[in-house]
Amino acid sequence: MIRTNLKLVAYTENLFNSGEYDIWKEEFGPKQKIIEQDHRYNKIYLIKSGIAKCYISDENGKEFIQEFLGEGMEFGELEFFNKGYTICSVESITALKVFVFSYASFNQLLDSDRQFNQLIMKALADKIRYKAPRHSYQHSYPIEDNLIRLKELFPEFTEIISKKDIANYIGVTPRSLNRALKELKEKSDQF
Amino acid sequence: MIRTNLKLVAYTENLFNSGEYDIWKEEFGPKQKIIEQDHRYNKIYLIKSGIAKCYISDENGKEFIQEFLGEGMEFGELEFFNKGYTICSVESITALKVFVFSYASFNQLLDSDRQFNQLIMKALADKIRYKAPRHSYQHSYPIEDNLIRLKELFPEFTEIISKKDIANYIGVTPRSLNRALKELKEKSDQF
DNA sequence: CACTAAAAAGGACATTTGTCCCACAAAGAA
DNA sequence: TTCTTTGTGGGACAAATGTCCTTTTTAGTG
Repeated sequence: MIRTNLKLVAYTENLFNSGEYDIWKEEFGPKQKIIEQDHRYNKIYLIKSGIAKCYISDENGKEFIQEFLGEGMEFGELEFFNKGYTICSVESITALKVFVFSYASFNQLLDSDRQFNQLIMKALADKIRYKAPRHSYQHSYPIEDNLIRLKELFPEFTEIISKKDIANYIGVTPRSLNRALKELKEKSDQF
Repeated sequence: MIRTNLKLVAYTENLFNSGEYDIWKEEFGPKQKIIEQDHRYNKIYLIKSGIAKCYISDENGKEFIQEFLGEGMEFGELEFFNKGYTICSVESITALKVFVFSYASFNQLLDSDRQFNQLIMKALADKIRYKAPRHSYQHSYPIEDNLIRLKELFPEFTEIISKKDIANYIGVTPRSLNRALKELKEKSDQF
């Protein structure tokens, strides 16, 4: 549920420490909007510690959470490749420490550091691999099954992430989420 | 709805014609399964002409279509990057002509041909960018709105793709799709 | 042509989920 | 403390979608 990429963050740490590249650190408090949908930026972020949410919001203000981003997850990189506007907003949930690459340094690294290039390529592929079955499952099964699945994957999710965010992640209303949670509880209380 | 990548197919055509790489052509009839979920392969496909569907099926036989693949779309590449099993099956809809890369040649190209590397990177990023808003929209809006949207994007979709596939793409049952189509028709007949 | 199989359309009913409320508790601000 | 505000929980009903089944249409085959 909260995605991570430990290899990438370790590698970035080394790049940063080498001092050879235009990479720096930034920090954010909780609930700060870091990038906003439909805008242009010229830097790429990589989470060093903390949790953020990446979401799309529509005209009616509905939010749909794409991913919860943990250590080692990058954002802003898609816009680098496509030279377009952001499709998601990213907002910190907890306090956040990030590495930031300028477009120039990111490009330079992709060109000259084959290992970095491979890590980024794999990170992109992972994002695709992860999204596919998740959306498929969410469409095909009732909310309850999705919750059971979440709980197995990430038992403490209710403590860290708000109900509203969980609902937006699963793609249902908070009301429906509540109903499903109650059902689950009643079922487990029988034993 | 049917995704394409004309630059990539043109570039691959050139690579193939150069004869310097381990790239060859294959052909398939309609409705042939080309790769199967949860298997390993050691080649990467790129569509030269025709249309295929990429879908996930679950234990209960439900299919969820991820993408309709047209000219220039590749598949089998995610497994190359992650060294894992396929998460989707791919099946031709029309007759299909494809280029096939051996893993060795694909790897060699990524390493030595910066332009190829960039094209693949961009193709991965495009897949992510495309998926995100689509699933978001499908979750947030009723079937009818989704159909209107599809029709604007791709007016002739009902002629090429079967109702069942369209339903599996939107993530609903054929029955619900029919209902929505009928509603739409009645509404447009009023004018 | 007649026959079969597959795709499409839709009726009737059950279930799930959403909408619109209101109530209550927890956290922060005055 | 008291007063907001925000998150949470849930009742009652409406709407959307699924399930199961039957009928019709279409496409293909001997």
